[in-house]
Amino acid sequence: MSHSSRNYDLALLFAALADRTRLRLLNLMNGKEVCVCYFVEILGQSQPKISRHLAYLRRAGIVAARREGKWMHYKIVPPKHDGAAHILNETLAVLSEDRAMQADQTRLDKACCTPQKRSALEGAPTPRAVEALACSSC
Amino acid sequence: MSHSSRNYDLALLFAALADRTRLRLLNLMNGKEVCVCYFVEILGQSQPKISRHLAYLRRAGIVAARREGKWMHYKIVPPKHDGAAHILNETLAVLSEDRAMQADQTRLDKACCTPQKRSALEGAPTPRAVEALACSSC
DNA sequence: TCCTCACATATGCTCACGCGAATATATTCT
DNA sequence: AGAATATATTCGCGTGAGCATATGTGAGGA
Repeated sequence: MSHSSRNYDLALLFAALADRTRLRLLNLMNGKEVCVCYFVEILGQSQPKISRHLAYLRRAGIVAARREGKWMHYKIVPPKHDGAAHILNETLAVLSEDRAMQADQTRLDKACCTPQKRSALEGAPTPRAVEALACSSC
Repeated sequence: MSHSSRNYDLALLFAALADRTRLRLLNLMNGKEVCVCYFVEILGQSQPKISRHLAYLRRAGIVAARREGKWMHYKIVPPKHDGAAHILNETLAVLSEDRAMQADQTRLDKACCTPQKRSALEGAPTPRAVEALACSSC
């Protein structure tokens, strides 16, 4: 069972969520473990910018990184705190209703199917499905 | 019925929530419409600071102000967007589990019962219960 | 070993935010 | 009208965030 430490720094969580680029990244990671090169390609933003925001999310404890050879994969990790996990889930749900966010996801799916069509993604590992977030109240 | 405009600037909502003082204010307004002088008294922070954070919440569309003579009353207003309203509700629920937030509420209740014991609250209108936040999914 | 690729971090800039102090505005009372 | 009270806003400062550019690092291949 997930222990729910009674006090949790919600302000820190919200600070991590208070940026459009980071929300787009989280939306793309919804249910998937994604390689950095895909973020760069899909969002059309500079690689250092993407990397900085991913580091921010990592420090906030919202995402985890895994190295696979040259590539780094990021995925969402549910906060220990049940309420925080619930807020994050609801946030992801709201994001997936947003047109721009849906467009991002569509572009990601397209890129996954035909990575060879984009030189930047040659040989890059495709995103991998990941078990859904869990919190006791969902 | 609450219309849920499909796109909503979640980043703006989270920015408003990403501050401990503002979270304490929201927690005190949970279910109540509260006069500014109570915030100043309970949080023990300067009046301009309280006022500035309330203005921030007001600009973010999370709270509404009502004037009654010399006094200003603030209360939470649920966002039109269902998902956002849900996130705000869950946030308030998490806050009310926090020890420090509970202590704030206790101090507010005490101050309401005996306002004459605090010179700063002489004659100030006591907080008034307010209908609970509503969103279609709750 | 050297080079390249994928990614991370440092640097310097600008801007927004939170703060305290001072001041302005609105309302009521005398 | 003038004083007192409750609240809002402005100012100046320090700090942190986001950005672009440049540089560092670790892994894999030649």
